[in-house]
Amino acid sequence: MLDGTEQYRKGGQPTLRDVAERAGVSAMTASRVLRDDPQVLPATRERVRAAATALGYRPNEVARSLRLGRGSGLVGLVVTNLANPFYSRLALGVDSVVVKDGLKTVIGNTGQDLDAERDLVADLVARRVDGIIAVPAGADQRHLAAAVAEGVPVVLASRPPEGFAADCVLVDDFGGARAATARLVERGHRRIGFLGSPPAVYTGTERLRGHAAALAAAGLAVDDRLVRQGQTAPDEAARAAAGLLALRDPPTALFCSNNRNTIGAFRAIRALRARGGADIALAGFDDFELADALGLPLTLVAYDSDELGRAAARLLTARLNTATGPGTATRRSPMPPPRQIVVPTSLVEYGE
Amino acid sequence: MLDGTEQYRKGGQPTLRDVAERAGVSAMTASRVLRDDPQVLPATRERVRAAATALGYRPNEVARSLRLGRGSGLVGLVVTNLANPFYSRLALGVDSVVVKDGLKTVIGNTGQDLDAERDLVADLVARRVDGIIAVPAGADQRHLAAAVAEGVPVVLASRPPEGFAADCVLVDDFGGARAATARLVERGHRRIGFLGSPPAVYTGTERLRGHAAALAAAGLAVDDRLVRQGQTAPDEAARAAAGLLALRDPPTALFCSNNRNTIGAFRAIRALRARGGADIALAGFDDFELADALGLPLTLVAYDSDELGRAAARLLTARLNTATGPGTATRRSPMPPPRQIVVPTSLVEYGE
DNA sequence: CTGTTAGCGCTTTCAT
DNA sequence: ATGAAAGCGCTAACAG
Repeated sequence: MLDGTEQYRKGGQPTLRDVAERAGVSAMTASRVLRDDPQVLPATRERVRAAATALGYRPNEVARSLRLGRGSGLVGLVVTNLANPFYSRLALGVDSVVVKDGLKTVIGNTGQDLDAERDLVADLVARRVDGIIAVPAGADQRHLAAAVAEGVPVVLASRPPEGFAADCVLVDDFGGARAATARLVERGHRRIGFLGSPPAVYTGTERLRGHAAALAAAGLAVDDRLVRQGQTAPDEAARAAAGLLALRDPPTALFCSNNRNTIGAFRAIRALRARGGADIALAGFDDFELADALGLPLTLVAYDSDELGRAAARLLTARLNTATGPGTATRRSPMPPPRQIVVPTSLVEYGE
Repeated sequence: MLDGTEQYRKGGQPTLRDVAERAGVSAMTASRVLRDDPQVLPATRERVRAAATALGYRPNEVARSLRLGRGSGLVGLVVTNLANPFYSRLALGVDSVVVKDGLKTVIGNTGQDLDAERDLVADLVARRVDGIIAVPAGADQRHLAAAVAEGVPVVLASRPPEGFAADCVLVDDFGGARAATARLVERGHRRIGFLGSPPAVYTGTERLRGHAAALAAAGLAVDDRLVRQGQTAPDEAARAAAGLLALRDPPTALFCSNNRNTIGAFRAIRALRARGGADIALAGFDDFELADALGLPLTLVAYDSDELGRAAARLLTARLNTATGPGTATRRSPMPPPRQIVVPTSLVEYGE
């Protein structure tokens, strides 16, 4: 049973010891060679290298990170819906930056479920991720605060931390929304409807604030009957928009706080137009593919969502490089103060 | 230095031993309690539980999986471009299934770079992922074959394995493309252009085959001058389409092998129409959001891309449950034969 | 330059 | 019902 082929113990992948034995050295020396430690005789080095390739050896990163006391080399990404292009671009941006530090991104899709988000974060912490980048679904962020307390750096994207200190990357929600609504006002609109996400979503309320500010600047007030919050999918948004357009005194323009609502509103407007109804102006937050092809003038608040992810990842890696090892910073240095980055927006006009 | 507060050794997260000490038991007992081993006195159990919550203890999954000899509880997902909705939906489908088995998804975005893909797969293997779901960018799949040889189950999505045995989930590329082209033929088109991905991409050539089959069934031959392969982004596709439409004897219809090409072709057709040119019929593989809103009749080959991911994940988890532990199956049982699943397609018509 | 010892945090024996 | 010892695969820290 214990014959020469014991290198395939368990039929699994070869270990460092297998390599060492085959090369006739100690595990330590093999380890040194494979990590390019210079303190090894060239001849030995070659032997070890040969043994490693012959066996198809791959260092076990799990054992490695356990020994090194570091995290797992993973960054947890917590989002509500990866199918939304906004989140998938964010994910791409995050990943593109963290890979450069030898880290990988673990996706956590919560589907708007707060309990799922809580469990997810707990699990990521248990997995010893090096950090978490999150776009929390709701206003309750205690689970994220807990992660920070346990020494896992958290960076928030597109929402600010609530009740704890953390880095964050925001979009200029207020400014973008104000600019878009101002544009509608410039064009003579006085009754402008608002369609947005549930009030618990930070960006939604912030964009509503910007919308209101633009109205106020023009001496107009927000008419509550023209505000519909709570739609997260295009079909809900279409119904909400249709509701506004069916009012006795309907708005002449709509501003939507995100791409889901804009697309829904577009459908409602097009349907109305098809029935010979009035032309309704449309503006919205978030640029999206084919926005130029809808056959309707459209004003969109654009920003670089890849950059949002990249910036978040940069904040995270910066923090990781400041404080090596979980929890180190909480004791050694007083942990650098949280940083906040705001990604600018611009207005894009798409023609008929 | 070694005073009573040693439970915060390293200032990191508390360990099992910290919990055990606080509860006045051995690490072993603590471990048992936390894994719900019944063999523990209720009183002890309570004490341990209390200590754990007091300390905010979280089992270290890294140490756990090292000890258990299992993988890391991660599934690697290898795709070329997460920003493409096709891939992000796939990712979502994969994740939705694997989380149910307590696994998480690690994303690996290769950006079409073959070397990056090779490195990525090697890294995933080193991280001891429990399995890999991949949509390889090119025809060379030796790195995936190597992963399989090392005992890491691989499932291919949307391309079949080339030169090794693995589970895979395919779309009915041939049938879908044939049906779409047949539809164009039915409508009287005789000169139909083809726009597709680089020839190295399996789906592209398979869809071209389906296209050709439909032409052949109508007694038509593929005119090589009407075939443009190699476009991966909409703007490249738009140029390629414009090229076809500018021929002396231009096609009267275009069939595109994926959503990027369809969108590019749409732009070219719209531009031509805006200049008073002929109306060109358009068909394409992949459904996409707003396809109904382009103001052009459009025939699309639709399929459930979430389901593609879910099916791939199901194949993977099935295999993981068959063979617990890396490499086990290669010895114990002869490893169940690879399975192949084909996701059906349907034709969708979008009106003017 | 190379090897030995020890231990990361956890769990599987095998005692008690 | 509980504990002691050993070890998963790897690598710092010290020998030699």
